Amino acid sequence: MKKVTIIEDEKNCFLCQNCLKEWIPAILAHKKNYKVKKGEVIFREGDPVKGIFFVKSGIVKVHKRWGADKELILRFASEGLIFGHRALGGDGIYSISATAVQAGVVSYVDMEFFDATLKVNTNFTYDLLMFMAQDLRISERKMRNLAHMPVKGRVAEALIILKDQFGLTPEGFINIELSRQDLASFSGATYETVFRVINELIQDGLLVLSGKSISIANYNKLLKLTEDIA
Amino acid sequence: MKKVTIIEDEKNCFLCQNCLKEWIPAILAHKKNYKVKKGEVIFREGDPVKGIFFVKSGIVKVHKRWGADKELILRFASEGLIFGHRALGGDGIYSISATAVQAGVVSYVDMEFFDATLKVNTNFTYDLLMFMAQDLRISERKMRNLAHMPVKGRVAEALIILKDQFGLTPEGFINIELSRQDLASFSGATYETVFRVINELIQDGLLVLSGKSISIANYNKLLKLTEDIA
DNA sequence: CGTGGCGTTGACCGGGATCAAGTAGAGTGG
DNA sequence: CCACTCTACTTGATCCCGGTCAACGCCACG
Repeated sequence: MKKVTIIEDEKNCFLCQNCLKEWIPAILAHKKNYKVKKGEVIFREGDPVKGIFFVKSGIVKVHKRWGADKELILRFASEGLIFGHRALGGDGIYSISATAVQAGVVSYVDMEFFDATLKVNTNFTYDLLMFMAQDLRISERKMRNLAHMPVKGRVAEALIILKDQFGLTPEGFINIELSRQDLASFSGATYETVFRVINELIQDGLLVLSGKSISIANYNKLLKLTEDIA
Repeated sequence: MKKVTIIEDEKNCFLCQNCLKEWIPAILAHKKNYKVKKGEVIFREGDPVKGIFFVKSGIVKVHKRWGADKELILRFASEGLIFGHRALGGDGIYSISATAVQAGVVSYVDMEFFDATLKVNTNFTYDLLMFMAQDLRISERKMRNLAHMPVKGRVAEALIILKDQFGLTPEGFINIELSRQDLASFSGATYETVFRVINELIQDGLLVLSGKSISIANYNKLLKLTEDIA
């Protein structure tokens, strides 16, 4: 587990970034870093809540299961982002799971300390509130999409979200390695359907593939698929 | 517009309830009350954000449109609850609509004042944070349901939520008057489908109707429909 | 060389949306 | 008091999107 400097943390971590300068040393003293392997489960739905996490590096998917073999990916937490914060004020049980989709390091502070921080450090609480309001808007949009938007639009929107969050490689591909299964779970559809839809999008010239990597060839047309012009 | 006493507000209003005693007079001085008629639109998706609302009496639905004639009801705000708070830290445009489904009175504070309150009154900010974490958990459960749960389960869950939120009349019926259309939008399904599903549930002895009023005859079986036992 | 995971594709089918039409009340005007 | 309209409820017929199942190819890895 590599040692990190305060400066590095300030840059990367949602907690430090939004926190008063004077508090950062105290937080760093409490934060623990864990290395996570690709596919490693960080916590699971139903587990007792221990604390709050931040992504230092790598990518973490936040997901919710249905039955034995179905899941919905709610969001991806990338560098600097908080996750596990939905546990705040809950019943002490995680309502979602978190799994690394790309190896990295996650930071962790125990719930007690985090809660104390919230109560004292009002700046941070305020910023977290804004962040969660944003989360809520995204969730609600996604809810509506799941209820009314056809799969093609949902896949299009998923790709746009991924592009916005992870950016592009120098070659113009969406800068995340994601299994088709995960893309399907993120779109709220099945593996096979997403596969077919992606093929359609390629036929229509909106996407280009290179191996597993996806490139958006026609952003505007893709965006149009996510609209509700009836 | 009837005059309200401080005491009444303290009891009913999310803002006052979670606020420091010393702040309540200042808040009351800023709060405006509006009478709303059944079906009256309080604000609409796309409108510029003016402020934050609280339900003093009546019931307000928070909903999101799709195309010309489809919507998804995200939640109902009943007495004491806040709504419009998703606008916090956003782009200044409401991402959802709010409409009264039962006549009543809503309180309103302008965004500037509300924001100032948040920054100063840390207790309230903390409580609101907890409230929004709860909102988020509910949203995410609903997202998963829309993605994976069949309509029958969604209707069952919708009815359970309504029962929990609004309670029962002395006769044992869910204490809210809701059009089938609204129930459908809340379940994320069409009018006709919800109608058929309710009939099935009556056939199976899980529900009893009396006019438009719905009574849950077998709570445990209804609850079982919302589970994911594969 | 088998074996297991993932990608790929076709065939099938069923839940639920859509369309269409009929009924029942609740107001409204003559 | 009756006809008329309008909206909400009710129900059947049809259709199609997308989920399910099954099979095969491919490649990595033990």
